[in-house]
Amino acid sequence: MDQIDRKLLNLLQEDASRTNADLADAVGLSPSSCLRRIRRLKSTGIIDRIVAILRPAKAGRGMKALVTVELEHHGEQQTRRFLDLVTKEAAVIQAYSVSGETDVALMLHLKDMEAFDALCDPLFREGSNVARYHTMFVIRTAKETTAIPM
Amino acid sequence: MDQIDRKLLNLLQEDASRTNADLADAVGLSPSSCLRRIRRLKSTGIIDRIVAILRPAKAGRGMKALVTVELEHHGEQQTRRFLDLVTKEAAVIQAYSVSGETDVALMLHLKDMEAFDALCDPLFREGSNVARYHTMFVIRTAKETTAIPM
DNA sequence: CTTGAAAAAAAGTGCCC
DNA sequence: GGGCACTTTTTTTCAAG
Repeated sequence: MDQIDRKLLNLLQEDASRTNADLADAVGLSPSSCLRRIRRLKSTGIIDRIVAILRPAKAGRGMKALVTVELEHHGEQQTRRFLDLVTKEAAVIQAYSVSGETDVALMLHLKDMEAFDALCDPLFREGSNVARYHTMFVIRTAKETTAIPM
Repeated sequence: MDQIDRKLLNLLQEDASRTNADLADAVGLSPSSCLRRIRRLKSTGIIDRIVAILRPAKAGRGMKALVTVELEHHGEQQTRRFLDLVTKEAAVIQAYSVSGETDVALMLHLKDMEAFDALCDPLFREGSNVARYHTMFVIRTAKETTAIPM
């Protein structure tokens, strides 16, 4: 993991559709060496995957909400059950168990308020172990990156 | 935007390194038709970009924190100034202005607690317009996807 | 153990139907 | 949407530092 590897990771996190020849040129390496490095970065697992990122607005998910959840029963078993429940929902993009008063934090990508309403029923209804939940609707997205600068 | 386009988008959101021939086969189309569709999806803008996703733990960012911020002055101008400030920080992966008591919500990807400490100074110090902030450290990541199922 | 050049294989591209 | 010839890119091979 040297300077060149880090530069490759930065470039690939910006745009993974660049050709190997381009990347090689950008870091000043021959295509074959460059390819070997990228393969190694993939096999090492530091590169997890190559994916297409959609524009939420154009994919019919223009609405985002951040939900913090306080559970009724905080046990390991019961926290896991709730996480399993939320994880299955397509609208749940991120789900974390967190420290503090809040037990679980969720990021939701939704079509509209109706979709939010429909999602609340299965997740937060009686019997799903939720004591309280608090919703913050996203007004403006100032930054939303997948890149970790190296 | 028909059933085939949606399937292509789902496949590409899972793994964008698949070859066009593979994708064509998966949706039951000829490679040339398939390529035409993918080009259209890119030019339409529904596919925003193709990126490499790193494993945070292996990239030296094993720690995550969700921070909610209440500003002192809630004006448009002053909110924007704070967002501009946080947006510049590499550790800030997501930054939103949100509804409710909280004005801004941040997702941080950090190396360790020391990095968190170092980040708090520039962001939340006197004069940066922050009245209160509340940090939730991520204990477990139950789900963290970039995919919007179509 | 890593690099670079060139050949071979595979994939992407554009034009035609 | 499909088929085919053409171009580009990726991948392997192999010799050299």
